[in-house]
Amino acid sequence: MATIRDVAREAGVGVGTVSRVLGGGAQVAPATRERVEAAMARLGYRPNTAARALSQRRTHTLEVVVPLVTRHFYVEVLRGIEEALAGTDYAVVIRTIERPASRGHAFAALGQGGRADGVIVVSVTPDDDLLARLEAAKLPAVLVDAADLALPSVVVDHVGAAREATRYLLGLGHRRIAIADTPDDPFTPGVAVERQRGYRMALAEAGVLPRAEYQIAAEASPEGGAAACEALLALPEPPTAILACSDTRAVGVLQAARKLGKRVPRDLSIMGYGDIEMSRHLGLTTMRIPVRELGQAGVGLLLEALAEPPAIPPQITLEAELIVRRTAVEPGQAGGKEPPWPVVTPF
Amino acid sequence: MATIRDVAREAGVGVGTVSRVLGGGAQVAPATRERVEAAMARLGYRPNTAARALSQRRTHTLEVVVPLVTRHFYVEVLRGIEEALAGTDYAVVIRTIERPASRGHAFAALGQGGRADGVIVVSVTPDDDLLARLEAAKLPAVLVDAADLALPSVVVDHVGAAREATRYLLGLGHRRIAIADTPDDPFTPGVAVERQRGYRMALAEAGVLPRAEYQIAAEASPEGGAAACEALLALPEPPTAILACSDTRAVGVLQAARKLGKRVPRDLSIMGYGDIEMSRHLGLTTMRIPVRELGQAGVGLLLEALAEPPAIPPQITLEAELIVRRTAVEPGQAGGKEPPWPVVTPF
DNA sequence: CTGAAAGCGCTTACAG
DNA sequence: CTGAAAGCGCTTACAG
Repeated sequence: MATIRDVAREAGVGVGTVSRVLGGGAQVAPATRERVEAAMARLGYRPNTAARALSQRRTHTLEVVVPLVTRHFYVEVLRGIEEALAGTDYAVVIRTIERPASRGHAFAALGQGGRADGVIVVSVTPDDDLLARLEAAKLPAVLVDAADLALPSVVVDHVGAAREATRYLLGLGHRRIAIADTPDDPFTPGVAVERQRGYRMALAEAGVLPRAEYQIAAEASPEGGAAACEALLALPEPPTAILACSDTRAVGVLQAARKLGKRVPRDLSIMGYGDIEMSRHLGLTTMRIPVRELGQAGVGLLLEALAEPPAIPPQITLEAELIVRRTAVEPGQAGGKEPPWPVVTPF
Repeated sequence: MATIRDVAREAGVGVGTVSRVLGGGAQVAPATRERVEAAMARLGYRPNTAARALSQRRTHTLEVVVPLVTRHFYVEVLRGIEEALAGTDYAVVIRTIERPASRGHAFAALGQGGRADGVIVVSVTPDDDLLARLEAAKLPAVLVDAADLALPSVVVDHVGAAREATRYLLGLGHRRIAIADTPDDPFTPGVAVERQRGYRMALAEAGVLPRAEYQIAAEASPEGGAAACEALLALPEPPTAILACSDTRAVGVLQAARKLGKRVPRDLSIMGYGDIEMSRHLGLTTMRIPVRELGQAGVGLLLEALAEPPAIPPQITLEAELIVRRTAVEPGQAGGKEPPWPVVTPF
């Protein structure tokens, strides 16, 4: 590999000059610049990243910390991050943390040895210890899908999303609306709570009393959704609509409803949450959560912080969008219409 | 940030000694080692990655080059790579190349400035120029989902996969079997050709003559699958089974069949290819392609090459697996049985 | 506008 | 087993 000295010799200049044309900004005589560039081309010269990082104290690398959980959600966030970084000269290194328990351990290594210029933490609400460490390391950081006033943060408005979903169901005429969600999410404990608040707000606005038995725990899988659906339909007064708090759960709800002989949406309306790709094909009515946008916005905030540390860390909230498809209609007893095609029930 | 000099001073030793305890292997007196480790802990010392890379000429970073196409396939390969790297001290930087046209450009930067110790190239068959460049840069490289005898490579046996799928349909009693595939894949042009070869081999083994009109081009999307299905069913002698060469296409085939009033699988058997997550929920009979395993095997080969450059580059072939679900049965006219649950048709 | 030199924070023969 | 020194390949004041 050719080094900067080889280029300098080849071009008949000092290494400092080569470095200056490399940097771009500095003042170099046009003729000199051309000679140097020609020499670089001739030698196939590539600046050494490590040497550069060492003397610049900048790695041109961003670190993103994500839970290992290989869920669609994190993949989408990463996509958003990559998209936003496409135009820049930043590389990204991804660090996954296994379980919440190992957080302390994982974060001990954050920005380890100046491996990164900044860090994007996904779906982890930092504790005081982590905040102190980031501060001490002077490592610019942003939070994605989690928030703290001390750090630039970008979140989704889950209260608003669940509220809008519930409102939509209410608007259709449903009064017996159930919600199936995680009782507690290990990474972002607040989210399920927020959704349930949105759900209750919408009910309250419509003057509908919330029922404890309609708020049911469901694991984040088709199986979890199916179990919740079965329990719900076994109730003396089963709901006429179920808001599954992930599209994955909604698939299970659809399955279980089918097995129990229910016609969707005529006998039971179902809404998902997230709008994953499959949902379009299934005709699932759902809330689109701007996940990719989370990643993009996170990069935006980090780049800004890198350029100039903000006096007060900006807090961004992204709104969800209602996607009307075919799994939710007026309740059957209120004269529900069949959609043009029978709704599909996976099994 | 504390440096190695701070640690040396704190421990009352030379920096060389600190470096030796850092390295692990070297001979250091136990007492000295303890003093140094205590000093490191007290100072919260983290070795600087860039400095280390510069003097060691090793970055502890692997580069993976993937097409930008944000398909499920690449995400899965990346997962496999990350899984395989979990136990090691390697970080990975991901570089995406946009279009085949920009390959030259993208590869010009390969292993740029020693940013990586080795590279995993996904779904790109290298041309002579790239091979020469890798050789010149002495950059260990492996190919994943592409092969070249000059480089360690890992591929999926697509001939065998399509052959097994076709055999399965033949075994069920089908004789009019169509295949819907990409005419040409911009990244790995060979794959579709291989599948078609496997398809024809199976037909030949069964003494069934291949028909040109049953080999149809279909874009890699539900829409592409739907169009192909419509064209196929409009034939004077429509097929009784369709092998869609991706599960995504199979979804479209399912849709179109439904729209045309066909009952699946009674009137038409459908097989997918890939086994994406949705397929389980749809009950789609398909071939499971070991995509994650591609990534894992690629890492294995690269790590081996890093440890000791192989005399002859190993070539690994991964086999697909038949996943029997509910969309393929005996042809209707041969007394096809309904599955316990009607097959689901997304729309 | 440009060269010479110091320095970034490590590692690694070389002595001892 | 350990210290002092050179060197990895850049960047960046400092002079000129």
